[in-house]
Amino acid sequence: MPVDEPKWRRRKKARPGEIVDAALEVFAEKGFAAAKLDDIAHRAGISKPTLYLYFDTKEEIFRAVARAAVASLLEALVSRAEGLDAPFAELAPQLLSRAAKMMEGGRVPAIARMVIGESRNFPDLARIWHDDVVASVIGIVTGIIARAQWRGEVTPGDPRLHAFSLMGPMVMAMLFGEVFGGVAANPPDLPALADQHARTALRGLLMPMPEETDGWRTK
Amino acid sequence: MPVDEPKWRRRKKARPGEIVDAALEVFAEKGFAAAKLDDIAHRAGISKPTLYLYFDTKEEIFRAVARAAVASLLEALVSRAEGLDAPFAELAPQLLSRAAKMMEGGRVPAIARMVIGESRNFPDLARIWHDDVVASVIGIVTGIIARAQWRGEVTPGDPRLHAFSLMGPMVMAMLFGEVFGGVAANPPDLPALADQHARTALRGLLMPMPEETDGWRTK
Amino acid sequence: MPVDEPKWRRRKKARPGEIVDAALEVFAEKGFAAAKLDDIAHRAGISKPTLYLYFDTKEEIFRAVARAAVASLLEALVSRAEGLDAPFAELAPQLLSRAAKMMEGGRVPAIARMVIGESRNFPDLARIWHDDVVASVIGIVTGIIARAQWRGEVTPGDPRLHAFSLMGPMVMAMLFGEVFGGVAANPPDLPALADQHARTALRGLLMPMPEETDGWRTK
Amino acid sequence: MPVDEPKWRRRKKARPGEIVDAALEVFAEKGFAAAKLDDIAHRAGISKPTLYLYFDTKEEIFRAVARAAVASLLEALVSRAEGLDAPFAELAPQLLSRAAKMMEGGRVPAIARMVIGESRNFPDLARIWHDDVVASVIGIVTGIIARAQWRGEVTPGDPRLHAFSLMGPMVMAMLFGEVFGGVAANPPDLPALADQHARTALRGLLMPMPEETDGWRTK
DNA sequence: AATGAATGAGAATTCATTCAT
DNA sequence: GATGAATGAATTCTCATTCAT
Repeated sequence: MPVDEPKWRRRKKARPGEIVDAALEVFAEKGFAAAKLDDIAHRAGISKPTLYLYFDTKEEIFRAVARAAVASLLEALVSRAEGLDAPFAELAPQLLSRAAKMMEGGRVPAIARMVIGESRNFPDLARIWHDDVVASVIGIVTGIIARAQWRGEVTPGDPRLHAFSLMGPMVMAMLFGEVFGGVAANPPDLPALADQHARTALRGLLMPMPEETDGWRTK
Repeated sequence: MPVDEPKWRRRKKARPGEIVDAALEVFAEKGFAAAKLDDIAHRAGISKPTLYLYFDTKEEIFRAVARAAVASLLEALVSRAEGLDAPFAELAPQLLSRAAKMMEGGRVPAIARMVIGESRNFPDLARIWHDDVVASVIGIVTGIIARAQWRGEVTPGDPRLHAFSLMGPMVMAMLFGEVFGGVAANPPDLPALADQHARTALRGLLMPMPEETDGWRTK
Repeated sequence: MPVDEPKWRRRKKARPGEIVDAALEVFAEKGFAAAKLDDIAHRAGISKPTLYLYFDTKEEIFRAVARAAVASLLEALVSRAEGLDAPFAELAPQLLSRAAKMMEGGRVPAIARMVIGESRNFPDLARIWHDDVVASVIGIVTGIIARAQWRGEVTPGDPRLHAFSLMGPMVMAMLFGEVFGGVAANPPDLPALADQHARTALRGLLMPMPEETDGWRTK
Repeated sequence: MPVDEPKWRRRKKARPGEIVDAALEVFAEKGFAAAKLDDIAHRAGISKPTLYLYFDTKEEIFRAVARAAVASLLEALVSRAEGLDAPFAELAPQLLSRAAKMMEGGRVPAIARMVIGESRNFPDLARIWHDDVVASVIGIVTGIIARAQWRGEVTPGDPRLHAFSLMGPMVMAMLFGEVFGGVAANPPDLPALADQHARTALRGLLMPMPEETDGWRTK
């Protein structure tokens, strides 16, 4: 028997990640209950019992998936967190454009669908998602808006509701694409929406300053 | 207990509706796969085999539920369809306020969650929902906006994307409440959002009056 | 309410027979276990619960069917029982030809299949069929042969085994037709077999009489 | 209990056969519909779900059973296929005696009963049985007879009907034993019938020698 | 570490049988 | 007498989970 078996022994450490990746695909596609461990194991290139070397139950795999998705989203979001005190008229279009990029193509829409679909069956995960991702993102945007209001750039009003005004259209369009992408003639184009909505929202949110011609205008 | 209440027979006509009601609860709560016929039957006050007097399979029950939900939503929406040519500045707040009412409390959020969660497993239902409800609503709003643009009331831009700008925040907030209502400290208040967003959106969407300075425009 | 309702009240007496007829069809087609009371009731033109006005259980219906089939077969056989002491060379062809007629087209083959198929599940019915029909018929034929042997017409040998030699080919051909009729290119023609086998069997069974030229010959 | 008997694992190869054996017992005893998978699994010494590792549905098990029975019968028959051009007077008794041996005791009668009982519910299996076993056997015997007629050994007449004359009594007796063996006082003795019927049939089928008087001919 | 083989617990579905009218 | 409506008791089939190697 050879002393070192580099081929598969080396993967030991990578396995959980591969499993979680495979499981994310399946859970996102089928939902928790309809997902089959057979399927997950197959996509991960391992046998079903091997799953149990890394996870105790199907639920545990699902939790790991949900947590990993949180982590990957957070990671993606963290880099966006800089420069949050630029003028709102600069920041908002950037935010929307970055959101459009995140919401397009990758795993984000499927994860969102999964979270929405399973939230009732996994309230603890709903909490994690809320606390770590959704509330966090909404909080950041709300903070940006609040500071812009403080600087007199943004109209009065509940900054949190303003955050919904800003992000809601992107969220709605992302879900529309994810849910009806296969059957709709023309799913909305996220970058185009980001662009047009940025202009609309800025007009709606920026403080009108009749007397000052263009005090805080970007250009 | 009233005497002339033929406790159980002659329910034939009422039963399907009761079953669909009960099933909606369960499906909305658990999703299709995790819903148990036992549970549905129990909530409908009947035995499991009795379900099969009215529906052939679990899937058929789910389809009936989904279709019934379409019907009930359509019915609710139809009455909103009048007066669509009032000035946009009047119409938009009304629309948002009505949307807030529909999206609050009743079945709509749960149905939305169910549709989102099961769309991948039931593509035909996704189509029905898209064609009969979602595309229809978006189409109506898009039409309103397009006509308002024609009348010079609303700024240029793709009217369909404008429709997302208008409705998206309500949709996002509704889903937030449905998904995280149990775990979030402060789920957004839909009427308040409708009110504030109406003002924001109008400012963003309405054509600037000639006498008003356009100081708050980005470019 | 009218005093006399001739239409259906009159059928009260006929009902059991109609049910048994319908049930025979279904049981012969599907076997006991696969036969559905729904199907039987439907073919009898009544509702399922009505069956229970006349029979207590599905098994009871089956027993009634099996007994009725015995009765109808016995009735058909009884008329053949005359003239059993004609010369064997006359009697045998008649018997075979009559058997061919009975085994063709009517219910006999299906009943035979049903009895064979269900004999293990209903040993008591197997007994009835054996005692009342099969053993009886074999007994009659055996008796005919034994008497013919006594008269010196038929070769020695166990007359019961001779009876199998005489009837077996007809039975085999009947079952072949019933079982493989739908898939066989050329199911055997029963009258033709009766004719040809009669001649063969007579040559085989009749006593060779070298010294007497044609003592007991028919012609 | 032997030590080196790996009690359960590595049965993969043997299992299907064991299952089919167990299933044959149950199906032959109860028929398809009345057979319970529980029962089959129990007799095979495994649990019910394990059946599904090897077969997809109950029907599939039944088909496997039916096909395996075909195979085993064919195998048994193949060895009989030699020496088919011996004089008919030698061949016929051998055939009948071998048939008697096959039809006694073993699985053949039960299989025959199963095939007869389920032929209507499984027409495709009826076809397989007809094509691969029954028509084949009848064809072989018909061929033997036809060649013997060609050689002038056997009387004229449709050789296929002659085949029924030859085999029918054995078939009838086999089925009698299988169906009424438990309730009949004296089920027919197959070897005795083979012996006696061989002599009778030969007398009936062989061409009369020129020097022999043909006194026993009917016409 | 990995897995082929096996199964317990449970799900949907069927059907003979029984009510209440 | 007749039946539409309802169900208890099974039965097939699925799948997460566990052995034994």
